[in-house]
Amino acid sequence: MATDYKSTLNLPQTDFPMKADLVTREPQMLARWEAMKLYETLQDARRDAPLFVLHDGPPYANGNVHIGTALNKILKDVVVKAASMAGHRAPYVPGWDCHGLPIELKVQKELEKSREQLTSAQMRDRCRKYAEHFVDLQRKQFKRLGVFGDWERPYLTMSPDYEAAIVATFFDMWHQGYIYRDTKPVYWCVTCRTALAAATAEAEYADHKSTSVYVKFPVKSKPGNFVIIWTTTPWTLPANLAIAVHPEFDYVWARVGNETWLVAEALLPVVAQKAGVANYEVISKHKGRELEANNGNGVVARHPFIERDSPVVLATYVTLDTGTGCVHTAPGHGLEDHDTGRRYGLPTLSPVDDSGVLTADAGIFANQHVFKANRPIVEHLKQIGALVAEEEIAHSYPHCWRCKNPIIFRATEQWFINVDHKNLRDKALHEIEKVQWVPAWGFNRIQGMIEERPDWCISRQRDWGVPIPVIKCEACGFVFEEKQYTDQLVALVAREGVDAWFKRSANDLLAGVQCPRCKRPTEFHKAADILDVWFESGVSHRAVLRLRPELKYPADLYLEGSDQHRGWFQSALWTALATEGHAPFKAVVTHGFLMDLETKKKVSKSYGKPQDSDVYVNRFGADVLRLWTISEDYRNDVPLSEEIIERVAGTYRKIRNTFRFLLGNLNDFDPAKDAVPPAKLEELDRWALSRLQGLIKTCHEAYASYEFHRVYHSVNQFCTADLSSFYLDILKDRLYTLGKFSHERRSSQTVMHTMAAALAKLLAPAVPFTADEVWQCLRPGGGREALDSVHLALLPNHDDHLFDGELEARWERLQTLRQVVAVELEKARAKGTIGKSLEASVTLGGGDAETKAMLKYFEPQLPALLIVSQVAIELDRGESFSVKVAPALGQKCARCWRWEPSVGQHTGHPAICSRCVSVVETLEKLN
RNA sequence: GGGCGUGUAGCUCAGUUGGUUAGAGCAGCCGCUUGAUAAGCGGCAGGUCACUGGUUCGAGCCCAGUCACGCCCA
Repeated sequence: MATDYKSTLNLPQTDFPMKADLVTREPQMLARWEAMKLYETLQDARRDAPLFVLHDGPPYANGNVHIGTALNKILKDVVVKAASMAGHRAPYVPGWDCHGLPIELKVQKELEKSREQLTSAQMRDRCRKYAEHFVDLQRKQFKRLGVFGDWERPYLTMSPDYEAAIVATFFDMWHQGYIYRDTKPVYWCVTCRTALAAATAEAEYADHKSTSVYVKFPVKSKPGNFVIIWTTTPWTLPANLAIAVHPEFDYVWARVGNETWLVAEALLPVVAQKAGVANYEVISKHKGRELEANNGNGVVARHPFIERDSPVVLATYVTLDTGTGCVHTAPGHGLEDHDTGRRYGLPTLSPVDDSGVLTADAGIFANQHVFKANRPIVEHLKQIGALVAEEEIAHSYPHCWRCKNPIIFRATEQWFINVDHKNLRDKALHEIEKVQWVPAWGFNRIQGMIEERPDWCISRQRDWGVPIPVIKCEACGFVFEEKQYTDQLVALVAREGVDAWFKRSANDLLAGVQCPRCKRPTEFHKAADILDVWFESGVSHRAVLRLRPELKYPADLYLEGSDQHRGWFQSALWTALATEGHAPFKAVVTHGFLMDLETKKKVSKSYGKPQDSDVYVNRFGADVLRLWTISEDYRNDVPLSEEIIERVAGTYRKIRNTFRFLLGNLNDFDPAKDAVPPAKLEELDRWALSRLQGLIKTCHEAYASYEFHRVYHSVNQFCTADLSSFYLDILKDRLYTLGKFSHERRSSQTVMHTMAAALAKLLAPAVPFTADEVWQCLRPGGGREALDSVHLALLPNHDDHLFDGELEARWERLQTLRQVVAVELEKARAKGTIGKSLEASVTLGGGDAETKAMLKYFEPQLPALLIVSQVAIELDRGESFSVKVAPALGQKCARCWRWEPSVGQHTGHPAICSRCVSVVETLEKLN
């Protein structure tokens, strides 16, 4: 029995496992939360608390949850959980974007395989099924990430109430005059036969080889004079209606052989070289503005192969980078060209049909496909002697984001939102000043975009979406715009969804209505286009914030990737400004994009890095993935690599072990009965408590300012530097070897208990599974702490009374001393004088007055604080501080492992020190 | 090509209004421990602060340019 002193120690003991095994344990926690209806319970518990609404931007209901989407969702969840724990009622209604081309194309492909022929209503039905499938799949994956929300009642852009809100918003803006129909060049994919939104990610730029040509346009009634233009799209030449020059640039008439050419002075040598002309002579020089056709002496050219004038016009977008300084202008095939054409009253000629075939207006090139027409056109130019030069150039050219084919500009009838109507743009610019942008440069970014953006093209020529709900009378052309009709349509959509629009005839849609103008029983006609899906998601402020009683308008926060400055933030802003008069968000937080650390490029399939969130969840667990998310400063791009996540997993283990140690040593501690009041705490414990206040403060600020990486780093720092290597290391001796009920031990346990509870709460928004697992083991006793989940708790508050700067400063000096001593101990270890530090006796001497005072102050505690067996202090050793390390005196106590002269002096317990003897004797008396 | 950003040790982050030898944790290397043990402790070694040039007595911080990367647009 004399040797079994180990059983007399208070060693840590806990059911909290060291190995997290998150992949199997997290689903169990999810089941527990589900069973206790945690989200609902939390909402109910905060029902009278101030409301905080983060409004979810809907991900697209297609495919698995991408790791980038997981990043976004986790950030949102951290915000929501932190808000809730800061005392808010923070409901989270997740949503999905369900309509749109990607789903329609996927379904179409499936149909092609099975060779099915479906009506558009049947087609829409398939699309709906498809979207529903992925909503279910993604919902599971999002829940698995530990994201709290109203998952059973998410918002879907394809649900009738949402669709009704879309239609209602359209009508609202239509009535106010924001919406117009016009012929305008838009990006057009000839393969998908649809317009693409320029303001969204529907056009991708990629390198493309084009035939560029220099073409002579004869000057009207001046034989031998030519204006030289340059273009990379010869197929648009049939649509040429003008030639643009810059008003401020210098242009010259140059004699080339027996001809006279007009080009920009700066580009003449280049043009001559391309044309293979060695000799030329400048005849006269003019400012661009002097050449303008409607100016008395202006220049009017003739189209080289169509009987038509091509006047010289002015435009400031003309550059001298390439070409001739004389820009081929086809208002039907370019946005800038269209603007110019409009200024000069030119028509919008666009002789190209839906599938990219040139029409009769293209003259002899009719019936040719645009991408195949280049060659014949160039050949024709050559034949008629209009071709100056030809060359292949590689340049960046827009491609369809979906089918990857090159796209064209084509003028079509489209619906637009006039962003300048009723000073909407100015209002937008004013409104964004009132919004809090995080990071702050988000303001500059969106401001620039709002200033520059053209009118918003909101129509698409597709099936899977919400129709542009406009009906007119076939007979007399009357358009049913009045509120009585549109209200009827909105009510219908609210009842049946927009499927009604596709399934019913126009007359049926306006059941019981007669054309008020012609008053004849006649056929009505419904518009064929559908709305841009950005319009749909944009109006979520109306469909969700306004419709859901638990939410509010405007939202406190929108949080998305920085691409949404042009996407959702704007589509929400424009529609909200037009219908509500102000922005739908008070603050906007943006995050960067995932980057592949190895390649320094964005994460993409081609580099073989896994894309699916589930891959990471099933390998590391959601909490590690979440911890990684908050470890990064997401305001910049976020690097992703094996190493990075492994590092974070290491931090996770450190934090977890810290919890395990705390819990293990709290095994016999009941805070209700055993807690030591603050005033009676040991100084070391007061220090730890004071440090905790600093951590609490930092975390509060970090959560409030959305700087989650500061939570990660400060908690990590605290666990490693303050706790693990200092506080807890020193504590081991007193926790293990002193009497169970000793004041010192209870004092430390009191602080450790506070510490564990505080850390669990501080970390709950970040690692919800682990924090709650700790919470269950901690069983914080009594009162409001007796909550079933840490997520029902509030964040700990920084307590000024527990913070003691003076004390911290004093202990910082001690820590410096500790480092100096550690270096000397290491030297002794290297020499073989000692092994562990308890085998050492340390002599400290000399130093400045401050050091001496510090030594004197800490003297009685120094062996414990330095974790050595003896410390001798020799203050009279002069100004220079010295540390000497020698083998400890006495013998090693078999129980507490300190070296003590008292070991061997007690007859009953010859193997242990006097301090341990008294503890053991007390135990013996109890037994 | 344009707009908005980013670039500090192998990794993630700190670096106060420009002011001494640029900090931390992790990883690395070398030890100790075996009573937090697929743990714990200590020590050591890592940086031309992307590059170039300015302003200044002094620049990681200010200015200009270059390069790389990202988002958005052409």
